[in-house]
Amino acid sequence: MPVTLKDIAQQVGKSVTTVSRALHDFDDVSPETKAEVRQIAEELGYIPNIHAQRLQKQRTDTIGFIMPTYGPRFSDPFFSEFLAGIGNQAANLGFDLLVSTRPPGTMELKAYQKNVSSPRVDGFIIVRTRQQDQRIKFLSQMEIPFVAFGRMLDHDDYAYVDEDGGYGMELITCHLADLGHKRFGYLDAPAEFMFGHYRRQGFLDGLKDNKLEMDENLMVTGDLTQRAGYQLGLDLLTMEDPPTAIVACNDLMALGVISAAQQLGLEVGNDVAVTGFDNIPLAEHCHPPLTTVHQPIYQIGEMVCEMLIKQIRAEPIEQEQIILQPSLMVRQSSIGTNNQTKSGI
Amino acid sequence: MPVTLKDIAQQVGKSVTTVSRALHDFDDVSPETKAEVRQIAEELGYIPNIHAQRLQKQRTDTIGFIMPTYGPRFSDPFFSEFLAGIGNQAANLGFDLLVSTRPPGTMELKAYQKNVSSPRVDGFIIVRTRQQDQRIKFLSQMEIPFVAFGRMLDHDDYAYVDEDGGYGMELITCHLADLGHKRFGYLDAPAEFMFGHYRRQGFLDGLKDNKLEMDENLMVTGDLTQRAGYQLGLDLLTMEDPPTAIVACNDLMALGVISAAQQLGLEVGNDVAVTGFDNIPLAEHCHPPLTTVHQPIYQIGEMVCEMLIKQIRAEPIEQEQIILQPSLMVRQSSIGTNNQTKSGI
DNA sequence: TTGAAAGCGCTAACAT
DNA sequence: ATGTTAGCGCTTTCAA
Repeated sequence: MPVTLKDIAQQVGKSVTTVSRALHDFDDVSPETKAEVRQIAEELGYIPNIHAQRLQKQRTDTIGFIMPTYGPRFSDPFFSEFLAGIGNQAANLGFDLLVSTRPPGTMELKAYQKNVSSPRVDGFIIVRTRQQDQRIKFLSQMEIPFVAFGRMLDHDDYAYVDEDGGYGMELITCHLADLGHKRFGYLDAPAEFMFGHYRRQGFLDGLKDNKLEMDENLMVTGDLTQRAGYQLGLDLLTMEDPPTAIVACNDLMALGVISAAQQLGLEVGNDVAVTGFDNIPLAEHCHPPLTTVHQPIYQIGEMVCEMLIKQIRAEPIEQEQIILQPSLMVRQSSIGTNNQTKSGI
Repeated sequence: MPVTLKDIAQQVGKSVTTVSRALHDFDDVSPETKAEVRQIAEELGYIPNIHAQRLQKQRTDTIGFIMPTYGPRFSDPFFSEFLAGIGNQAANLGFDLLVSTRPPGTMELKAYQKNVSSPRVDGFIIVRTRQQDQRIKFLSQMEIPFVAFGRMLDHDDYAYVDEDGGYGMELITCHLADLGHKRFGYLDAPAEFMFGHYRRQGFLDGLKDNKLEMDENLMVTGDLTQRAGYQLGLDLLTMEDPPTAIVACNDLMALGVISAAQQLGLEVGNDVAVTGFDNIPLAEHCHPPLTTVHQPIYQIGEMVCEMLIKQIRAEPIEQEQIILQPSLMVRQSSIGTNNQTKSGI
């Protein structure tokens, strides 16, 4: 049987009201009463009933995160790290985290609606913004608090954090151009993802900066998995006039390309350059280590969470829209080895 | 302003009670009333207040999942897939999923306590069982519903799903012994993890099956990351009498070992055999593809979630303790290539 | 400094 | 077939 305010009130010989105020440290309660109430509450192991509190306060102190999932084999290192970021920050700030999983579409939107109307959550964190993002349209229109990881093209009056993927990709492209590459392959993301759009644009801008042309046949699209990267890598590298550098819009696909190249007997970094984007932990310790752009996912999770909670609490926010400047991580997958390691141990 | 039963009652001209019963399809409400109530509820967009319901029903219809996280760079593919499994199943069965993140320890235990006392959740899903698992002790003792992914040695009267990691590792070891390997390296998990214990035991059993000895110097421990695998792989392979086969207790470390071997100019599969455990999606499309044991994480997530909800609902359960038989995935990292690919495209 | 009373929105026991 | 009443545990006026 859970301990209630009533139980404490009986023990102390005061009213429920007084006990409630004592526990909240109101200043119209005598110090003696406060001390006694606190002591008894402690002894009894009192924990407030959260539903009674929420029903009364009309607030949930909970944020919602609806993970867009596709098939069952859903293993994206992005999500665990991001989740750790928002989870830790939410705990710091005294919020709960309610997680749902839905494939993008109608049911997903319904989940947003239901979670806020019930009301299970006070606001949402959105990830992987999409073209014509229904989630953002809906939440904006209903004036429901939310913060997104990612921008949109046609809509800019909402809170977000994003990395400047265009700039990051420009860095990569210029890096490869500096190495003398002229013929590029590009592994694009499905068109719906905004991050793919910015990264692709940055890549094309990078080419333009260097007065290079893109062969449209070398621009291919994959579902962001290593499997897709592997397949597309094979496709590109077995063309009659293959690219000398392959730029993937994320690390997972880049790793697939590396496998494909090695499968074909090519030495990545020397025979063909491969680059990724995200700097997932795997990127550093694969072989060869992957040249990529760092994206601080954990920190972005923390930032987004904090911004959302401030928004919910109607606290002032320094900056509602944050674009992080990325940094390039140059590793052997683009610059190759100087053959020291090749020559032997 | 959210729509309440009262609003509907006013519109329909009936009492709140009747409306409630109509919406719950009780048979002591006239069909006409039901129809009218439903229609108005629909029009008004009525969604029940979850806190009022939960306060009244003394149930939360929510399950808790407290992710054990360590440092910030927490990127374990295990968690996103597992989360998708429990998330989807919970949604199917009408339950919410409350996620917290805590490093193992006292605060973690407090989180269990608080979440169930508030009461935010009806029960928990536990992952990565540990030696002397405080979580399991606590929940068992308090008779709080929970289901674990993983067994324990000293405690067996709780519900769990686990894969027979010992058997899986025996399969791997025998496979390698069949290939003629006699000198093995082993990358162990930190001692606290039960899964590491079973897998190590299976490995040693496998050696015994084949009348092989283990050189204790080749038994090393890592933190399950690719980085650790890389470092330990370098250590093992640069010994004066290095192992010819390296068995890692998880895929991530095995991938690190592969990188280390390649860094040293060795051809994995031919010069040295490397194996993993888990069959994460990466295992199939790395180079060379990784020999490993499949672990159906998504399905385990579903199973564990369903078992927990049955337990909460006090429904009969077919089997309270499930051990899955694993299957071996033989790939090139152990058997090598027939040099067709090496010879050219 | 404290308490009585009302109410958050819902369900359920008990009338009628 | 429907309504009245009470109560889940808490917070918050308003009085005393």
